[in-house]
Amino acid sequence: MVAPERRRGRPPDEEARTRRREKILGCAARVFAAGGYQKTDVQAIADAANVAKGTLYLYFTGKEELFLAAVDQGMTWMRAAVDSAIADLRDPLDVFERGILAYLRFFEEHPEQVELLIQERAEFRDRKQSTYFRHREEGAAHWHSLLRELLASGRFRDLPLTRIDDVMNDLVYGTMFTNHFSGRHKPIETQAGDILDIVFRGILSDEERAKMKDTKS
Amino acid sequence: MVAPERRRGRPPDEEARTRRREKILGCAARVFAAGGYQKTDVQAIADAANVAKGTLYLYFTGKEELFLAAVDQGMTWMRAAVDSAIADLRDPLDVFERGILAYLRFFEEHPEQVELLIQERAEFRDRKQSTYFRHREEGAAHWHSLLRELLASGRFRDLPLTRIDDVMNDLVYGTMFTNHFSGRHKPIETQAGDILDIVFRGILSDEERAKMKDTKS
Amino acid sequence: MVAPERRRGRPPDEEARTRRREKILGCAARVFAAGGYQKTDVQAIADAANVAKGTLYLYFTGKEELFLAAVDQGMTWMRAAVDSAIADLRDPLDVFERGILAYLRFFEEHPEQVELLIQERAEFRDRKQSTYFRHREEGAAHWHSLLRELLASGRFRDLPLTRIDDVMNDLVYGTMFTNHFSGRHKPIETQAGDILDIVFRGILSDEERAKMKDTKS
Amino acid sequence: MVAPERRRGRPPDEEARTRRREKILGCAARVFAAGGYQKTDVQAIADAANVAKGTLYLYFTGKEELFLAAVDQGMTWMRAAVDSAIADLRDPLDVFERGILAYLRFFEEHPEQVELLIQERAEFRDRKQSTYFRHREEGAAHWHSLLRELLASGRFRDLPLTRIDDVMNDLVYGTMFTNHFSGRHKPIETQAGDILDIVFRGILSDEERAKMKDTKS
DNA sequence: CATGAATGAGTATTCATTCAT
DNA sequence: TATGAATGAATACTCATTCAT
Repeated sequence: MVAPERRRGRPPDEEARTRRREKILGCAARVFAAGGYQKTDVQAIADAANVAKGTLYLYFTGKEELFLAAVDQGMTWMRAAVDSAIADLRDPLDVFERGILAYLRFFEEHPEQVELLIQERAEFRDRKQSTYFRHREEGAAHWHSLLRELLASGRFRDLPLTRIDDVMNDLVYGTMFTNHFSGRHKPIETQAGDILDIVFRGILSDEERAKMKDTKS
Repeated sequence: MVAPERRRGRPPDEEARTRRREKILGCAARVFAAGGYQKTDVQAIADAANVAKGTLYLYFTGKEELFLAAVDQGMTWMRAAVDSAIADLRDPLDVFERGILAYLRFFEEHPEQVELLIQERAEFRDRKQSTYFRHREEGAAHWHSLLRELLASGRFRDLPLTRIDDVMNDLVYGTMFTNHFSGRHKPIETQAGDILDIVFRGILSDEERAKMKDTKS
Repeated sequence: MVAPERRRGRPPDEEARTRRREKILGCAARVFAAGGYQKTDVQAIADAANVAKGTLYLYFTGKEELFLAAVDQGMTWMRAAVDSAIADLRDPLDVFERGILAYLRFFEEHPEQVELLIQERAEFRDRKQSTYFRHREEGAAHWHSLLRELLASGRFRDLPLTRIDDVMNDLVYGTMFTNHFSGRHKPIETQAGDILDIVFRGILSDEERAKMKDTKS
Repeated sequence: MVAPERRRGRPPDEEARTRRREKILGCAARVFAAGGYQKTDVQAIADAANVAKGTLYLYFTGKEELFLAAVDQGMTWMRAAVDSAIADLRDPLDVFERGILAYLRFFEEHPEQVELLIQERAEFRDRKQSTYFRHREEGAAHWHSLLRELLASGRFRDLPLTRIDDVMNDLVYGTMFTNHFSGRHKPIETQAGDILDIVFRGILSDEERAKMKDTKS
């Protein structure tokens, strides 16, 4: 018995399909970010990707899936960027600092991803969970164990983990949005430095701080 | 005795007009927040306000103006809520704390205003400045003089004013969005307390803090 | 028993009402002619007549009646203009000539009436008879007796009355429309002269005319 | 042997496209004529042509272009009808006579084209030149050389060309409109005969004609 | 698989008419 | 009677999706 000849004649070329899919997603991200979800014609994405409109429907079920896939891809890239920035660091405090820097840098360099996040919230508010928060949850374990380590080793003062978690997350989230929405262009390193200075050391003077210590937290 | 200068026809009732305008705006805010700008049918707003569709166009030039007026009204309310919460406080640190609390409380109690902010950004991204940041700028003077007072009196350690300004603004902005988008429902007082604890005193342990002090700020 | 006092207190002032009605009609004619029936807002007519929109409905049942009344008024004026032009003429041939001249002159001086005629046909094509043809019919008796006189007295050659009637009517109708639609501005006297020259004497040369006479008319 | 250059996807069929375009135009002419430009719903045209509303917009930019193209097509047909009627005639006087007959016959047989002419004037009065007069100008050269020939050969008496031109044009134009607007249904041949009888030989009796000859034309 | 012509549901805005004052 | 605020019916055009080739 002979191996099926089809195999020889035509390789499935799954790879080409994947490449095309990613190309479409990249174009979609750009076009959606430039025009907004509603105002963007599917045709405009097809044009940008240099394929026919019908072809898009061979790769995605519709405009919605196309959009959501683009957002998801962006968030995946973001996490990869952060992971890669902290990959070879040893000191947990360095990881903490460089992670924040990498997060802000990614959105600074990919403003279209910020647009996609906002668009997603505006147009698909009814979905259980937004892509951003889903990815945040998926990455939460690493982040929590980092915080736990910093707490356990006594480098952070004794605070509930969720307090640090919430405040830090809200702060970088708000920073990213404000950067984008208000057109602020402070250098990323300065910005990360400002954040860490305040979050690490607080804004109270030593005197005021001492007074407050007596009180119960 | 002089005959009252009765004008011909139906007398215009300025007050009634204003009341009706505000009623329409309130309904518009609710309906837009519930359905999103694009998906909201103008008819739905008319129904909610119990007026005919054509009447809306006697008060607003169109859907867009109606929406933007609703956003603006919301931000005006927000500032009024914060101002009123701090009106009779003496200690600047109290003002600082209660201001943050009032801000968070307003958006907690008026989630539709958060929706409007996000909708505005998504649909009218090309406008010079979003309503939120315009109002933030209008209120900046008060806020800055508060910070200056706290710095001058030595209750805050010696930091650049904009560092505190930026970080605090970004933090409450991110907190508000996260509350709304992720469905987090921490009690507002706890939340404000968590924020202030970290922002006031920092997260580093005393030991780590001492180490860092030697370094450059 | 006393006569009702109301009579004394307020004269019915039918005259004022009529004057106002005519003023409105005049304005309506101008505004309709300028903008076309469909594109003309009732409000624009009210503005032009300096009355409130609602007032129009006290004088006319609606936009349609207002328009048709304006057309009718115009045709009434036209007939009066022609009648007045021929009033004191004795020679029937003079009446014939001056009647045509007066007709063309009226529409030259009142181009808005031409517009109203065309608008009426375009928008109310389903009405039994257009205002123009109704007025033409109403004036037909005079016109026919004029033609009959000219035929009977041997000043016109022996032709069926309707042949002259139709051709003359069609000719001046077509002339009026062409003047207006193509922007032709030949002096009215020249134009009437050209028409009469051809209609009175024909365009064939004497030779060709003679040949044709032998044939059957 | 070379593989036929099969193009990807559905091949464009230029011929089918043209056929469909003309079908749509024909339906549009009928529906517009029946209902008037303003009152005609674009959907009604789509229904009549048995295509979807959106398809109309693949062939025409909008309702206006659709209408104007229908008018233009009609006038093109009219000129073709007249040209074809006189194509093989030798005697210029025959051409003159048969041309007028063909003109009247066309509009008798295509009353919807008369409607379109009137609709165009009513709704698009601001356009530089109406379709009718544009086509008339395009055909003027032939017509003028015909008149010149008849004048030069002495078959018409010595008249200015424009006098004949204007009067004949106005006459047939007025005849066409009157036929349509007043519902007159004289047989076309009779009608053309009546026109030619009067225009050729005039209406004056020989006696009156002689008197007038003494006068200056 | 790829194409793009065809489809038809969906919507902001205008404006003739009404009617409370 | 005069007014003009309120009403709501009416309508061209777009664009996501399908499917014949």
